[in-house]
Amino acid sequence: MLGAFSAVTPRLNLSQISRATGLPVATVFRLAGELEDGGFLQRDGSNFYSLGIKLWEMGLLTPVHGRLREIAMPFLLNLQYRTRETVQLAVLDGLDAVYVEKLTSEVGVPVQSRIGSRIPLHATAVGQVLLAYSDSGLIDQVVDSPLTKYTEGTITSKRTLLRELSNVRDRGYAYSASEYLPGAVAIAAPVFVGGKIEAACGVVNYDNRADIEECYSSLQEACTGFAARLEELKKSGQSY
Amino acid sequence: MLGAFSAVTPRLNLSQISRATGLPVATVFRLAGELEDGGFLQRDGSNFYSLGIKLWEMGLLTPVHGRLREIAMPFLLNLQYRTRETVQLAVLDGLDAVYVEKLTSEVGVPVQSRIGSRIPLHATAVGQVLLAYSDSGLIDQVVDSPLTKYTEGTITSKRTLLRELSNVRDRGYAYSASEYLPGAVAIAAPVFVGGKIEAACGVVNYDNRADIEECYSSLQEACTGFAARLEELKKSGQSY
DNA sequence: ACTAATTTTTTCATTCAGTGAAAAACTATT
DNA sequence: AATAGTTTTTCACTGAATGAAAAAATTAGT
Repeated sequence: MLGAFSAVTPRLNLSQISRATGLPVATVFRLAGELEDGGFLQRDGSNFYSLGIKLWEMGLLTPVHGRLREIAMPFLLNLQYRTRETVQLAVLDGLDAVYVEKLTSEVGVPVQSRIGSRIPLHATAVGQVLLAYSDSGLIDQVVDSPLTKYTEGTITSKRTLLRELSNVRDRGYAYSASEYLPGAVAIAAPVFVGGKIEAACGVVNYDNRADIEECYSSLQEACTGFAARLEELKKSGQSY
Repeated sequence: MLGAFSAVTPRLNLSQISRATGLPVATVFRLAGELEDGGFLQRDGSNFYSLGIKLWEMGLLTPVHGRLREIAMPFLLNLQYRTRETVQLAVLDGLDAVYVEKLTSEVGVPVQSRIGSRIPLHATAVGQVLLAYSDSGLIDQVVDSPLTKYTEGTITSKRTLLRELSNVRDRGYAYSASEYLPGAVAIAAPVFVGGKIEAACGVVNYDNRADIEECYSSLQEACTGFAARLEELKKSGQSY
């Protein structure tokens, strides 16, 4: 039932939930009441339900938030401060990259990709970084899967992608221009903990600012700072 | 079972969950498996469970995130950029203020209060703002409840608190010095939507920087900008 | 103002899905 | 090698969840 709620349908009434889930209204009614009592759903003035504050609170206890985003935040903030570009943090989950945090100081730019969205590994700077330093098993799986073409610049051939991943490893960072969104130019670098890649950090500009690579030193600094902090907390057992 | 996880115990194994909940291990085992399949729990290498990524994703669909924090973010970021102090966003929930967002650029300062924490209405700048502009019913309820004394500066008398709330309304913002945490000096201002207070925005310094009030114009700007954006989205029906 | 359509709420007999005791299979620890 | 603390598997039993049906309330249409 909670699964009926999504980014496009964040508010639903009983019959909508019933239709979405296929459950009889009577059942939905009873369950919705129970979930509301538990704080998993909340009902506004006009009999519409949204996901409740309890879910938000639980989400904050998740490793992806408590262990990553929370620790990363000061570094991301300083990176944003220095570059004034959009800054992003992503992790690998399954065969996708997932945005854990995204900081933009521009108001109301049509949100291309919000926190929690899943983005392809082959067509974004953060994705390529995450992939480049992953197990060869995963790399094989991705390069052999159909590589969706999002723009003219998207890499869709296995050979080219493998070469690009190798470039990334040589350079130490990924550079991507309009491979996913036209006009989006980005660089991204890896965050290593215990020799394994844990996350990727990126800087994006949406106005074809080709000199985005000038942000590299700041990005680099953010990544190593963040990685060092993670190592530190890992050793001290503070972090989980 | 999900309730067994908390900020202090974000990782638990089967028997710990069993002990925490009082459920027999066999039951916990089965349920944990189901929850893991649904993405509500995740198991790391050594049979420890944490809350799963699905909960995080659902938390992001919650109004407190999607409707407030997401829209507020650029304004908070600019405020942080200008002041370089800790910036915070809080809402009223029940008889507490809850931090929805908190931005610090300092690395590793012992986290006094993280996102999601509940803080008293009478002893913090954001709390006082939220309270000052609430229904008189709520104000009565709070001023008549026992006012916990956190520091030497905490307001604990009904009379003083009512006077302070009136000051807040006159000034248009709250000023609080070491009322909750010694050394923490803060100002906070309201965010109004449709004439009703929706959130409070604050700037805090933890080193007794008495001139925090100089941040007021920036804070004011952030609040009105945020409020205007909320109104705008409300009218266009974009926001929920 | 009246009717129709939709949605919310209550009730309750039925049934089947979840429960947890018990025992087995692991995994450390000394 | 013995012990204590875990994680799994199995299964007979039962009570708690289910959803059809009907009533009440709300909304929409003419």
